[in-house]
Amino acid sequence: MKPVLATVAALAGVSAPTVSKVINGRDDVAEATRARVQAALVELGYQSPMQRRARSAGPAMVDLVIDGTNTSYSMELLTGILDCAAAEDVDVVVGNITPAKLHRANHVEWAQRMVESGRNGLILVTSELTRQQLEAFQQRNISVVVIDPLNPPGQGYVSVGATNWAGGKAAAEHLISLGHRRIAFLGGPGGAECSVARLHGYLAALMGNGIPSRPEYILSGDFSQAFGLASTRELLALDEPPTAIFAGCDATALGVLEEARLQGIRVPDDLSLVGFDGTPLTEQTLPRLTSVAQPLQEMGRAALRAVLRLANGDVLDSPHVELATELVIRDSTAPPRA
Amino acid sequence: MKPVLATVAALAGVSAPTVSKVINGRDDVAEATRARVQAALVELGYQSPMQRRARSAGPAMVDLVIDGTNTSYSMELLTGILDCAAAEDVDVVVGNITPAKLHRANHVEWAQRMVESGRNGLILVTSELTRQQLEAFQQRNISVVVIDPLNPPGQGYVSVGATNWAGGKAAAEHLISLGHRRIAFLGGPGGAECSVARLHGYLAALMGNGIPSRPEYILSGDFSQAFGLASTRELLALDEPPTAIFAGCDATALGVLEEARLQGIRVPDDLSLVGFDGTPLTEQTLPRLTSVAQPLQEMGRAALRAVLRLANGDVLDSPHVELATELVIRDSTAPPRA
DNA sequence: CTGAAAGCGCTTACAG
DNA sequence: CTGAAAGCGCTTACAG
Repeated sequence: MKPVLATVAALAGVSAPTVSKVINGRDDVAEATRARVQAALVELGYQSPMQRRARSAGPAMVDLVIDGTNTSYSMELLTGILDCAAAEDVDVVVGNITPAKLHRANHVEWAQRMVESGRNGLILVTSELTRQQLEAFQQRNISVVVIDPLNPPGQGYVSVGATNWAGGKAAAEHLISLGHRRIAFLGGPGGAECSVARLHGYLAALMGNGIPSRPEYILSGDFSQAFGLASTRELLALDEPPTAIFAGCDATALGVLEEARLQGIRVPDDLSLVGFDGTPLTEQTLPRLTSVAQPLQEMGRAALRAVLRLANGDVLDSPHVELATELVIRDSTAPPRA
Repeated sequence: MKPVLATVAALAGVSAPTVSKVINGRDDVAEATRARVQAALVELGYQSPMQRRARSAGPAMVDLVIDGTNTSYSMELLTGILDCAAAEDVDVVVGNITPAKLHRANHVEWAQRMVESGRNGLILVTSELTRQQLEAFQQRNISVVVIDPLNPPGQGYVSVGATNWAGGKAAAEHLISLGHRRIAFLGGPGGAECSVARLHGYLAALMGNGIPSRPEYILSGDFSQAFGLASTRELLALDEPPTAIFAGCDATALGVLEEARLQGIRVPDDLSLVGFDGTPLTEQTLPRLTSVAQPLQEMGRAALRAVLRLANGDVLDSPHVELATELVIRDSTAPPRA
């Protein structure tokens, strides 16, 4: 029934020791033979005793690569993932590989180690993988799901995100409907797909309402509070400062709030502000922050469920899922002063 | 060199199959024999192939049981633990077992599963273990460290905490030195050792300054924001309301702040407030919150390091470590109104 | 309850 | 480069 070394050897037309060598990455195997054995391993779904044990004797294990220091955003995702993990009896493994290590890592070795440790899948948060790196995991039957991928989806991997474009559009339309025409956007890094989508949602709202966009109102940063602070100073020094700011994330919005307070500018009376993420932060600021909420916990749950389904050999409905964002209006937005 | 089944069998004076049965928890072994084998297993530090593999082929694996929804407190601990994990190349496993499941779990089975999955240690956050439960882990060479244990330390397990008594004393002394005499304390559950220590630090400060403690000023809750809100309403309705409140944690302090705002009571002008934990929250409230900071990240790091040292067979300097708390004075405390 | 014997699955050492 | 043979460590089935 279950494939063992001998089964694979028979299918590949070699001896058991040869299969053993391939599995253990020895180099005294001819390339052609190695390829044949690899194919047989994948076809039969061979698992080492370690993996078999891990799958039968214990819960599934999924590795998670997340930047723990990233405040509320990470925390909310993590809460959703752990919530789902507890319900599904799955072990989530963190630590060891950080996003910073990710780029330095040799993905083939890493994937190999995951197999040896009996891991079933991998969840990456805001990371990018090359096609080669992805293949290192796929060839070893390790399913990969990316949350908020930095590069566009559809590169052959499964990803979970939010409707960033729609969220950006909703934020800008809310401000426009209040009467604002001079609206700034504080985005994330230019390479971050989620931030680009928010920017284009914002641009779409402007365009749809016949408002020309101004380059000096569109700034790119790093999703930090410091960026919100610095860019607000910059924006308020313009000859025609904006009457509203749409911050690409709540942390940046916090920086805007701080700089406004320093300059004695009242929010929302003198300046309207919309954040993005909808983290618990939004309820604790004064004024409470109007923000486009991402269903972060749901995204975490969805990612874990997707990984488990992939690991189970199921076919997903779609390789990329976007969960709905929702504009939550609180106290930081008002009509512009006449 | 390394102990295998046969080594253990020889030491225990039995055959290899018998040792195998003991390891696998079969019940067709005489109690006396089982005990002899167990002793030999522990003495030789026997590890299953799974464990040997996990230790040699990959990073150490440590299970972490933490309540992920517990906001900033958990997040800070987690950050410290993951930080240390990345540096030490350790895998931290979360999910699966939640604090709620912990009490329902059969510890012998759980410990067994940990051994089979090659886990080296276990970190528990604010949990309690009975001696029997602890033994289930120790007998299987799984090291256990508890952060902020609910029951008093010294029960044979290793724990990491903060100087809660000193922190409670410092908070109350700060308020007393500002001139306050009517100081309330909003504590955690009566069974929580850390909260009891804070209460007694507070009482020591009162006593040291010749201020009698009043039972109606001392309330017990659940470390929640809701508790801060409700008990502040209660305290302010007294004939002689307190002029200062020492909240047992920052979340509770947030509730105090909220209720004060609802009643139009200004902090710190009309009411002084000190929190406990020193989470990032304290910088985001208005006014910023004076709080006794716990070195939560350091505590997380210390716990992981202790687990690794135990797993490595090292002897610790002390079974319980308390890291220093520090009173951080911000804007929520002032002299009482004359 | 215990252990000699057989077996399982993988790996190693080495002859060709 | 490949595989027959021997070996390793653990487990199972069963006789006593």
